[in-house]
Amino acid sequence: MAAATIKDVAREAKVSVASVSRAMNGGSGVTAETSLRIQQAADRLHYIPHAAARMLITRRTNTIGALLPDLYGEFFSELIRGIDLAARARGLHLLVSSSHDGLDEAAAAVRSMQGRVDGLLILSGRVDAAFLRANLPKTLPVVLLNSAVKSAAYSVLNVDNHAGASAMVRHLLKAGHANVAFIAGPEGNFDAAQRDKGYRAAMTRYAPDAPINIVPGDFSEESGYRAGRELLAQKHRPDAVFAANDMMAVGCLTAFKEAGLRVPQDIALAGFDDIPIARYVSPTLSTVRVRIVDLGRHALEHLAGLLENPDQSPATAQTLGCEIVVRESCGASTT
Amino acid sequence: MAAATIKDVAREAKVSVASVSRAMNGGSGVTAETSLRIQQAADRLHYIPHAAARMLITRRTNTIGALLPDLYGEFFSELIRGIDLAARARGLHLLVSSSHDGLDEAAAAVRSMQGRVDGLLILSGRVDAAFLRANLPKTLPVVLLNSAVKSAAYSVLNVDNHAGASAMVRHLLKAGHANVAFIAGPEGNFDAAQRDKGYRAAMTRYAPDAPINIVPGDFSEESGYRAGRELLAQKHRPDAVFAANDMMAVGCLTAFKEAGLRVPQDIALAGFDDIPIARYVSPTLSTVRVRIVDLGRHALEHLAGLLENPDQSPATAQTLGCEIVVRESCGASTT
DNA sequence: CTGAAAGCGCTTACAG
DNA sequence: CTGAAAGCGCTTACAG
Repeated sequence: MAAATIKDVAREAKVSVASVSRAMNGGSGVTAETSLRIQQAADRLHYIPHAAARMLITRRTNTIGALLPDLYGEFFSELIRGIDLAARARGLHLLVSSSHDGLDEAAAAVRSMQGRVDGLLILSGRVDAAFLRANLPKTLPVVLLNSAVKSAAYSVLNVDNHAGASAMVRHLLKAGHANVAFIAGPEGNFDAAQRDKGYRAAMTRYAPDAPINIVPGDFSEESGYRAGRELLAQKHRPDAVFAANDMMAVGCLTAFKEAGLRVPQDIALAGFDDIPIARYVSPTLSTVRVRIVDLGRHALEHLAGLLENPDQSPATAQTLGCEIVVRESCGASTT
Repeated sequence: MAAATIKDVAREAKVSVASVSRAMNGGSGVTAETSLRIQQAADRLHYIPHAAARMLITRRTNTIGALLPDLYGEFFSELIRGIDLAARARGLHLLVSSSHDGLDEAAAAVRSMQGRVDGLLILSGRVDAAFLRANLPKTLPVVLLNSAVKSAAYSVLNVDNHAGASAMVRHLLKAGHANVAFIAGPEGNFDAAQRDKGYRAAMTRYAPDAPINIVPGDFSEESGYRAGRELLAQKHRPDAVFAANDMMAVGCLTAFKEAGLRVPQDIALAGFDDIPIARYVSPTLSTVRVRIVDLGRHALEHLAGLLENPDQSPATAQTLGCEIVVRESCGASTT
């Protein structure tokens, strides 16, 4: 037995397919009685409208696509959760294409989503305005997450890395650590660059006499370890170290422990991201938390707004705040 | 300018739409020259076949749906990665609906996917055969992940929790810990039940004289802590403790430390899952690892097989192995 | 090899 | 309120 179609329901309820269609879509334009009879017939036949037929005629898929890079565990799942919850609340489906690391892969993914989605959510450090122009019809609503793209044509939703980093540096300074060093993230990474700027801005503003002290890193634990050793080898050891992400902070912590230093008594430490591990290292790691679920949720809601109001020009870049999480490693309680 | 349709391409290439269709689908039934002319016309017009129209006529969506519960970070992202990679390799799209905790929610999600997917991947501790019969057409291929369902009608792919737990218990016994206690997971949880059985089986087989010693837990860190205290209060303290998951092992470790016990010298400890935190607690936690990416990949590939060969009766339950990860906490090196 | 035509399952003006 | 009919963009027998 093949699935029932609108024709079957029409026959069963002894009405035209037009009436069935109306009844199934809210019932306006049909009497309550007719509608009820149709509903019952539909139930009897286990009728479910064919999605593709509907998409074809309405030009609406009720689906949004999410294009994501090869993301690390926690971040990925939180982001999807936020997007998924918001999508479900609005009756939208979610087509996911993740684990992309190359631009070509991303282009293929975006093209293959063509016609299957009403809008697109894109998180990618490498996608720029040129890529979007080349691979997407300008009619497709797009929301960019954590992107450096600055174009009136695309909506952008960013995490306020700058403010988060700045706030943490300020916190460290206020806790009495005069010299705060920074372990940078990978070059070309948008988040890393903004955290770097936040560090510099806070130092310039709140500790104009202290040196800007930046050592390189690449977001890996290993690079944090190397950075830690490098910092310890400096003539004037910093009082506090702010790593551009938690994994580097964890690596750095290992280096400090190996050198026999006590954290935070001898040297303070802070990271960025608030990954689960931050709570389990000892001392527990102070860090900056991003509400990733909210990031996903906001992104989807902004996109949904674009779908409902296509004429509305995309909002200028929006920003989502971070919050400082004070634990043991930054030595705030010792002041 | 609306998107180009097959008609536009036909006109541009001066052929019928039938020929365009053939050319776009591999080109069999058209001369190479005609095909080339059509391709060029299509490129000029930036033609992309309308997905919905194609679905409607071919009855194929080239999409698979994934229904997932409210999963914890790492597991979720790894699973999706495995599914996504395998799907992309086969040119399949991935429609995700996650974060379900109720059966009603799951039912609604599954129904709304109807007609949008060619097959379904379902991970859920609560979905049973009755649910599937009630909410899915029996023609839709389904692969169940980590499920207790035993029905010839559905394919099932499980993690070999039993073998993994059993192997860890055996390892602890071989390392010289005569009395191994077990911290159980939540009642009704499929993984937890299998790990429990694995513990019992290994004890019965390899340490028939030692007592089966099980204390309750619910997979939370907090419950692990309580279990740890409970174990310490026993008349005969166990030599080793095997927790049904890592989070409980971490909680248990805290209880041991508070009591002034050294792990593994005074008491050994092991968990299950190999979450990232396992590497960062001290001592580092021995555990059982599940290759989650492989779980996702295998599931998708099995489902894809079902799609290509619908007549083939679903394979009987398959199982994916685990591996023991020996770190400091189980005291294996001290034997 | 190529094309005209039917049809996939729906929605929506257009009449009545 | 209700129905007949056109049409969304494609694929695929069926002829030629």
